[in-house]
Amino acid sequence: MIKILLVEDDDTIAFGIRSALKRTGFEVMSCMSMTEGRKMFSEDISLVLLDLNLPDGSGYEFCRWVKERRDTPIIFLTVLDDVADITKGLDMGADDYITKPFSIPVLESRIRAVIRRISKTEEDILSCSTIQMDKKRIKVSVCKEAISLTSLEYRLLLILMENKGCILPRSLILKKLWDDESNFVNDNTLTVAMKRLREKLKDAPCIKTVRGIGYRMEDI
Amino acid sequence: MIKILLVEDDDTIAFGIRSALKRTGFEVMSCMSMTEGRKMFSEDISLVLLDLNLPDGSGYEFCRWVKERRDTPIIFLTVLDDVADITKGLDMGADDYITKPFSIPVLESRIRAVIRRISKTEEDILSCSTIQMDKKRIKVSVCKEAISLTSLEYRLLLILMENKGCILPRSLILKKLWDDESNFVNDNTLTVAMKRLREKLKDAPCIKTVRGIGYRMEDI
DNA sequence: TTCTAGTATAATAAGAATATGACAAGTGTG
DNA sequence: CACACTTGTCATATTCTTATTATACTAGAA
Repeated sequence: MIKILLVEDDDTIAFGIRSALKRTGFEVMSCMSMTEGRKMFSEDISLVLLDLNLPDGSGYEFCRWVKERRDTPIIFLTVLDDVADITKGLDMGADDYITKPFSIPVLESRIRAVIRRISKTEEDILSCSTIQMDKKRIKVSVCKEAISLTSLEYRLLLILMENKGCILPRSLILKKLWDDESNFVNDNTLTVAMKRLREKLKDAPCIKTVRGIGYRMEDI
Repeated sequence: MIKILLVEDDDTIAFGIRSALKRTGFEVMSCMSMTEGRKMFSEDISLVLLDLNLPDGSGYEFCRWVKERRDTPIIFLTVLDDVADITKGLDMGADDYITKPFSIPVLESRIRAVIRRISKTEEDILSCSTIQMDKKRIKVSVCKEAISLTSLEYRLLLILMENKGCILPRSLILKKLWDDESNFVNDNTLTVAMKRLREKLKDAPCIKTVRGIGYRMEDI
């Protein structure tokens, strides 16, 4: 099931999109402000439909916020046909935009196009030696035995597995996990989180420490 | 250099796009029909800009022809604002489309967005004889076998490989690696670091000592 | 050849980076 | 409220990089 997050403050438009997309078979979560959007955003959202004008800030802001965290595709919904605005949005990492008013078939077509682009590279089940991660179900198993991870542990593991083979600098992980524009956590917090994750993974030797840089996940 | 293939039969439009994109720094090959397009298409083309109405067939046909061969991204240029047409193009695998008339900044922005999407998966790899260095993953391999370097060793190798062929004076390397505006290290520290790096590179003879000056990295 | 500055090597030690264990604050649940 | 659970922080232990020291080697000049 493809989950779509709709951030749109116009109730009528939101309702129309929501019902049409649900009929087509998408799962739609919708909200009316950036603040709510931040709360509702999660890893299992496949795509964000984003209004440019939000009551509590510009859609650009939300776009940046999302792209700093994940590479979730974003389609802007905008009444502005302004060249500068469209350019800005796309350069910021948005994947597409649609000018209101638009027809539902066009919207759906665009959504499919964007989804297709990412689904080419994306895999729902990540694995690394004995560790398997089902992104859809948010489930992790070690040696085919399910283990239960906390939210933090899951997100940490996800970052590692999605970048299997790469060294992830501590600073990058810290940013991805804790940079809520306010929260500075102790540098050691990551170390502790990593220790806890490793424990739950039964100290499988996949997560290597790269002293002075960060961590790397690798097969065997 | 990013190569773009433009298939557009309207001379005026083609000229405008060509000159604008060239100014921006793209390499543009252009042609006016599908037949020519097929001849000019090759692997090193990063993106196709494709008019919907071609003298010898519909752009859709060319789109399908391309997608059957490679996954080169395609952006449609179209005067039609027709819902059905847009939908058809995107569902056929096109990556984006722009409705004429469009402004050059918008076009460039779209191009960049599409390019960015594919270049994400591309890697920048430095290599010198059997040594390969993946800057993105912070990974080094010798004879296709991964080796693990410490932070210092990695930075040292990076300096050498980024200046392959040049003699790097000891003083310069010292400065680059240790000049924290405070820290002066023993001159021999570099020598020792170099020895350890060479060891890990299995004493591949790429790093030459230039007595009295410094070191040079070179192929074979 | 001999001498010497420049470089290599080996071994050691200092200290930074990371791991660990324990505790506390916060949250949600019955 | 008691309880379980998550997560951040502190204090301490451990590990590993890397700077240094001491010594050996080497190329090139005299």
